[in-house]
Amino acid sequence: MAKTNTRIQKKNQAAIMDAGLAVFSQFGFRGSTLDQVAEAAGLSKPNLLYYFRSKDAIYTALLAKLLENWLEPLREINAEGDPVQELLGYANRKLDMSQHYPRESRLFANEIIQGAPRIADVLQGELRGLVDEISQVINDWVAAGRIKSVDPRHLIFSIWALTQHYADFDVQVRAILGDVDPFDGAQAYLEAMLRGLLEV
Amino acid sequence: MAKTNTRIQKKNQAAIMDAGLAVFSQFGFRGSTLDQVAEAAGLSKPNLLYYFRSKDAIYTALLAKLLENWLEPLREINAEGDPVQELLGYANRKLDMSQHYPRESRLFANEIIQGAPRIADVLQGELRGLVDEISQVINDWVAAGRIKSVDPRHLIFSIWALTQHYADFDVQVRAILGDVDPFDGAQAYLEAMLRGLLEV
DNA sequence: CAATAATTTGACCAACTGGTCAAAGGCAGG
DNA sequence: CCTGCCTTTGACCAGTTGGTCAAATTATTG
Repeated sequence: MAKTNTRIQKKNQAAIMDAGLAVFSQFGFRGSTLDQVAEAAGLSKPNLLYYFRSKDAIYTALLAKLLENWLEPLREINAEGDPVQELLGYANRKLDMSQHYPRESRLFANEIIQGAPRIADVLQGELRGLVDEISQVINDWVAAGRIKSVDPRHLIFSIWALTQHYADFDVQVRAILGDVDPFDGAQAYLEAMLRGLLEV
Repeated sequence: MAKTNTRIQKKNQAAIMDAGLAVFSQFGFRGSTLDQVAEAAGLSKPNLLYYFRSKDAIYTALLAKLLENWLEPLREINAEGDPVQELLGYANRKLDMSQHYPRESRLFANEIIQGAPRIADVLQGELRGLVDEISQVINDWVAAGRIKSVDPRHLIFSIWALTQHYADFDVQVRAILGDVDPFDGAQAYLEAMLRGLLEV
């Protein structure tokens, strides 16, 4: 019922989402134009608006899809596992996302920098709730003496900041590293940083 | 000669720069309008264009002014000082900037995320040169056994990422922390992180 | 293959955008 | 108080923007 049917619809909607991701992630919502998105999708503007009723609808759909995947890695942290391994695993998953989905990272960054007008409720609701849960787990690990004492929320911030930095500030990172691949060194550095901070 | 004279000029130019900073840092260059800037500056649009010849001129002036201050803290790292203290000091200076000049941080972030079209040369030139110098200093510290072995460039990235995160992702940080002031915990966390990573 | 539904498009529109300009208003020194 | 310069503004313009619509084109199905 609610399912979108024809294959041509699926194809074009996917093309629009991909084009929208490319354009919005670079210029932000207000800085992007429907003509840009339409051209990137290989459609005429009216045709694009046949599939999405407005510019806002494309952007909102992109954000919604993004948020699904964005919160996922956090949920995979296992309270029963080895603390350092669990946190390293999380950091690596985030780093992989920065490497393989940098546009998603930049789309998110653009939205947050501009005050997160459309996802403030998600941040204060679902995201905050998730972080509260994981923070409790981390606090338990600290209390059990399995990792050094650390503020769990700032620990999470630092993983976010560092991993997303490689996607969001890609052009700066590459300007400084030259031909060296950023993600090789990043993985090793991230692990050393977390081990130094956490291992008892 | 080249000096801008009257006090009313100084006042209005300052007002425009401040307004431009507020607007551009939130919406990016393309997402901002001259009307927004004019209103924030308390001037009419033609009056604003009496002081700056174009939208681009305001933005470029802001970026130029920003870059001056942006590279400064890096230059203050002293090769003769105590390694850990020097790096902690640098991190604290950057954190102070995030706390007291978040708009500048967001302006910079917007520019970089969007591919740094206007400052790519600065990144590849002045910034890269500076980072190369500091990296040499850090490598020497490592070689002398004064800090643990670490990739200097990724170390610098991590300081940038973490400190700027508190400015650029302010709304997310506050959504998660609630009433807790981010910068209290941030300072302590940053220090613990760097000590764990660096101290032999 | 006809008829119906889905898709695509050219032409168009009102609102907004960056920017111009001539004229008016304000302010200093003589 | 008057002359000349600095400042401010209302009216305006051409290009862009998000969005509409009727008509044309292309699938799909009985």
